[in-house]
Amino acid sequence: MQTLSTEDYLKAIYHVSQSSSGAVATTSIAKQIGAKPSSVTDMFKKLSDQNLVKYQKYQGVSLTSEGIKTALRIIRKHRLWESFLVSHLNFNWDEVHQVAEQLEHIQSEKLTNELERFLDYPTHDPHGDPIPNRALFMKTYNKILLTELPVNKEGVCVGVKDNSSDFLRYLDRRQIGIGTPL
Amino acid sequence: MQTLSTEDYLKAIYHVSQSSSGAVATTSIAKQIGAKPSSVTDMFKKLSDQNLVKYQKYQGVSLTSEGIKTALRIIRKHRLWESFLVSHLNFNWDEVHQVAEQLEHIQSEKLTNELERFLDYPTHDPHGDPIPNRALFMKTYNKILLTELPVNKEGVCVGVKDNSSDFLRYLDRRQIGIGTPL
DNA sequence: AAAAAAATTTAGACTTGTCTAAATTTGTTA
DNA sequence: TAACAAATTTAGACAAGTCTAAATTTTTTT
Repeated sequence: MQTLSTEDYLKAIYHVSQSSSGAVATTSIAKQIGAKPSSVTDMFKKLSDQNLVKYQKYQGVSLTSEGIKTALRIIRKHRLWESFLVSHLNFNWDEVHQVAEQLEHIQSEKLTNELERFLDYPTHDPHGDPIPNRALFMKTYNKILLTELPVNKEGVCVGVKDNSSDFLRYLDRRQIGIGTPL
Repeated sequence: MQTLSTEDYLKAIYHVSQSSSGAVATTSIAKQIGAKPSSVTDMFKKLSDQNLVKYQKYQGVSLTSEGIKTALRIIRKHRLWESFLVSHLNFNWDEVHQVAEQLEHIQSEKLTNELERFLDYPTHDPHGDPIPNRALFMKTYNKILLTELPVNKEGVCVGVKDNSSDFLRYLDRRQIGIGTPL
């Protein structure tokens, strides 16, 4: 059983490790979490004691398979809740994140699985990010940045990299959403 | 902004004060929360500093109007979530409590109000307890215990006093639910 | 109303997660 | 490769919430 804080760290480590290769540095997690590097070091030790990360002094961390599973369980909940908020509770896709950050920590397998069923087993959240299924498996497909799409070549918007409210509202004004052909 | 712990205490004080008169004793909250009386004393002081309770040494506490409002906001969320779990996520009325204890702490006015709308402004939760509306007002009606209902007199089951899973499952077997004429 | 019992509070300690400041290690550059 | 810069860790402190054990107050009993 994890605390709120350890869950936040595992999720942060997962996300940082996705967007870079090799071990995850103390400083990058400090930035992500909004804590001082010394606090991050302390937490790395605790996570290591629980076998959720592999940690070597001065060398950063990497998630163990148990750590990955825990991170994916949180991400699964986060994205399911975001989907629910948008599809049934009139939230805009730029409003959901803050609330989902809280809801992702609710502990109840039944709740998560029933929510998934209620939403009819969605595969992607409102930002186009894939939702891990019950077995924590998710499909990722080839994505390129719009700036790298050759002129006159076609594509479909499947997600956004920048989740700031400002940018998401800009896309709304331009009527660009998930699934929009470009 | 309250912490998880202060919210739990305010809710406990509210409930105990409903089922008895006068100030709420340290020990009764200790039992309700599952903490030692000395811990409760500490928390009473903190709540008093925030003007959420009136506290006099050795004399117990009573909620201030601000304390009552905070408690009702939590109870509102708790009962809305219980309703949602039963009506849309296939939970039984004896399973909801534990999960609602977590969900009641989620901080988002929009979430609470949209959930209420989505459920079509329910007035009572699955146990028959009234749900405070947005203005924190709730209707309570005359209730008597079934053991006090005169023989041959009719009534309608509007709620249960004992929320233990065992008792709730017993009622299910007897096909007794909210609204059942007795 | 004095003694005994029960309830409550105080004092001091512990845990978790955080911080600052200082020390250490790693990496980078000249 | 020596010196500097950047990253990381250690040491010691703090706040929140809890605990145990001892002291105090209130309540009950005789």
